Amino acid sequence: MEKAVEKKRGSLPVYSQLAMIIKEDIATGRLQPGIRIPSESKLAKQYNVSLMTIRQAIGVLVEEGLVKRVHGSGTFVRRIEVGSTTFGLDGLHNVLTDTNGLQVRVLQTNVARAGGTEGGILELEEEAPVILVKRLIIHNNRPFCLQTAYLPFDPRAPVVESMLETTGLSDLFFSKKQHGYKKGTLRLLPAPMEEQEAELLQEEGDGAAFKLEYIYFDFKDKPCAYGWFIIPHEKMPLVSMVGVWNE
Amino acid sequence: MEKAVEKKRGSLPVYSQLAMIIKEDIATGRLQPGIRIPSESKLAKQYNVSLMTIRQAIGVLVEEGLVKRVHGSGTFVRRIEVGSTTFGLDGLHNVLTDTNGLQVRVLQTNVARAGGTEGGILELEEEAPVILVKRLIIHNNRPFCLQTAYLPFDPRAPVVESMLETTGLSDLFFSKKQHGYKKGTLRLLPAPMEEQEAELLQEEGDGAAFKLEYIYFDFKDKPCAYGWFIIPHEKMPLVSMVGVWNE
DNA sequence: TAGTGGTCTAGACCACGGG
DNA sequence: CCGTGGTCTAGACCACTAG
Repeated sequence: MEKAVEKKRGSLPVYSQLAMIIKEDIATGRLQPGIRIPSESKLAKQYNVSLMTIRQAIGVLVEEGLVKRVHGSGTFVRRIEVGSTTFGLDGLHNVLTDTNGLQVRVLQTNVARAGGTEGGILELEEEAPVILVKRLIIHNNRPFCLQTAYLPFDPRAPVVESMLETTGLSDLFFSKKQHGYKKGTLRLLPAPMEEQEAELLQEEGDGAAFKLEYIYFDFKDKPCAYGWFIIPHEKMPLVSMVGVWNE
Repeated sequence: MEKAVEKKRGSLPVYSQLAMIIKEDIATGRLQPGIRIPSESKLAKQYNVSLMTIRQAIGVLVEEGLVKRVHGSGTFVRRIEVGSTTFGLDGLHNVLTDTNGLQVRVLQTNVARAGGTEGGILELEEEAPVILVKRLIIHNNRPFCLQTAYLPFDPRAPVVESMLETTGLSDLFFSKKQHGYKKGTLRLLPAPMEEQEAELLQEEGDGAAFKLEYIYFDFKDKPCAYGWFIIPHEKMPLVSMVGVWNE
């Protein structure tokens, strides 16, 4: 064996080729889960490349979850396990950033007195005014998801109108003028859809949906946006592929 | 400003310090979302470090989702968006690898004729025999989740018994002797708990749960494990923090 | 064409793990 | 102690983007 790497211009980067070679060794079982792969210095000599290059190659495999580096001990082929998986919200991201196919219909908007839940999260005093907005997000002329949003009401900054009027926007929390947020927390929950919600979303499925809850903070660490999305799961498949695919 | 980095032994790595410095600039708004941060070569000169070191520092920020590199153009501070988030199954992983607190109670096991669903997924012929196992996974003496598993039945390899007897195991699909899998797909779904399930799990909540469906493939790309976990969402909080936390 | 990030080298020393 | 991965340097050239 001992395949060689090409260093021609136009070919894939060397580190990338090396990553594929090692990946192939894992896929075929030449390198089995749990065992230690050759050390970086050995691999560097073997393939006649620099150490940094081999490190970068192995870095690719680490990111893909195929191997695990252990300082002072070695690099090991990982066993595939259920728990070591991540799910990304790519589907949601694609929809929310697709300015062409996106429409927003405001279902409800008003200034209310903060209840216990939203008041607590937004760190408001009791009975403080909050803006409540409910919107239906439509993608390619089909209902996609529902949003409920709470914002502290600041009479000096009437963001209400821009919220109301927007029918297509890149950021679904505030208006486009906002700088953004410093940080936030997101929570994913299973949530049975209520009748009214299912109707709005024109859902006929099993009524199971995801609830994506968010709290966002401004640059002064003040919570300034709280709310959630209700998304039928068919609209946002959460799939993750692990191990070696299409070597 | 222009903080200096320490290169003493025992202090944090330089790249790590640099990452924190830049992160701080983002947190305070000195570097605002959307704008370009100074080029790598400029930063290298500014902080009197090597280019590779600055690259590593920025690499940290890229992994954390704070900045985005654009080849030939620059590195930009990212705006926080709902869609660009990932959720990890750390909670589940911790439980399933906690050999001390883990118990498994087999609820049902038998060899059956493959139905349409599992037969199709496992690529079996009609009416081919499959092993069906239902188990209750218990953690720290409390019911944690339910597993349903389908395996192709191979009379030459009687894995049934090892499956049956295991009361604590690192890999919840097969016995410990197995090498592992080459690849797999996982799907996360919202699923209302059925009455019987809620009872087994001693759940009194809203009855909303996650369903984690898996299909695993051996090194010959044959599907060899299909099944799912039913996990009450309180047992597996899916939370993600984005942006700059605890600078 | 100038400036950016992307790849790569051939060294060096440090920090950790296990025998 | 030795071998491992982790950090770091001071260069080099390539590939891409934008003015």
